Amino acid sequence: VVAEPIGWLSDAEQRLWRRLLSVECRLRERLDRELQAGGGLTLGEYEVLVHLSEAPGEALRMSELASRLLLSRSGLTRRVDGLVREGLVARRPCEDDGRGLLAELTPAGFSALERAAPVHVAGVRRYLLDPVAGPDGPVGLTGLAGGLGRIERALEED
Amino acid sequence: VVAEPIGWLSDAEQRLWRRLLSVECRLRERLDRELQAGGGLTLGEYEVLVHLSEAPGEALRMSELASRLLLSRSGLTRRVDGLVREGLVARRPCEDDGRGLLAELTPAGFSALERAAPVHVAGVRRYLLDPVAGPDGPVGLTGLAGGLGRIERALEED
DNA sequence: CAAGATTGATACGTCAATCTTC
DNA sequence: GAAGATTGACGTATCAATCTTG
Repeated sequence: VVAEPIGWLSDAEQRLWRRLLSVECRLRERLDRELQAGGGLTLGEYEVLVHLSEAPGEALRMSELASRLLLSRSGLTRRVDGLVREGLVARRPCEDDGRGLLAELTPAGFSALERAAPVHVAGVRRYLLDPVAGPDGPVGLTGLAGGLGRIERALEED
Repeated sequence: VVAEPIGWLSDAEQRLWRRLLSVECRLRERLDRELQAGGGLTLGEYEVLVHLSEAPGEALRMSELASRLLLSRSGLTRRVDGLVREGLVARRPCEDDGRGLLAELTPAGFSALERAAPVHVAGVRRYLLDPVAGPDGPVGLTGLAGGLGRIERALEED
């Protein structure tokens, strides 16, 4: 290994960093387009529906939903606004806390999710899971998951 | 391994997919903030300067730069507008093609890059390279790079 | 006053249309 | 006419300020 000047990245290091950005960007773009074409939903909208469908009562507090989606509160408010307009989500006051609101999956929202899910899942398999599991055994799968996990921990240690 | 209903993802599969999105998002966010605090540049602006600094003559065609940055042409026009206003980049007509424009790094742009680079590089090392290289040997590094490479190929095969 | 949610102002990206040059 | 670059219209995110309730 050739030493690099302090404060700069080697070619290999720079490639890894850029590849992480570019892969995530292209993958998200691809899945977003396929989902819009096949299911009529944005990837962002789809993710709201998925999280609601996984929650008890198919409803979540706005705040909680925002943090699960890595979205600001105002960002979620606006995303949910759109879904409410389309009738896929409904807002309902929170029983035990008058300040809170629940976002709730409507029957139409559940139908939209059922229609979109196969499209999304096929994309995730095709572009992420299958290639990473690979023909040479699932080496890539644990490698990828492990690497991402280490980064996650480093970010959380702050 | 437990079989999953056709058209859905297992927990582990879903975790991998979500982890990829979340790690990229949080990492980009962190590096963007550190760069703005320490270097006065957006991560997006920084990336323009880096690519220009690597190019022969420290200049690139708008079109070429856009594709390297995974940005639309109009998106790049606007990003460069900002950098021109700040005096970090200049536009220059293209010698051999009257339609083309070159974005060129100015001396002020080079200085800004020199000031910002150590901040950025430290962040990439701290949150990406060091954790992934790990204390248990660089297993994670090749694993991560390999996994990302496989996804890249799958996306390019269309 | 602190926390949950929304709104206004703003930043930054895309697509479609346009202008200029090949 | 096709390609390079820009512009206009728009979508969608953030931050700071606001309103409501605990």
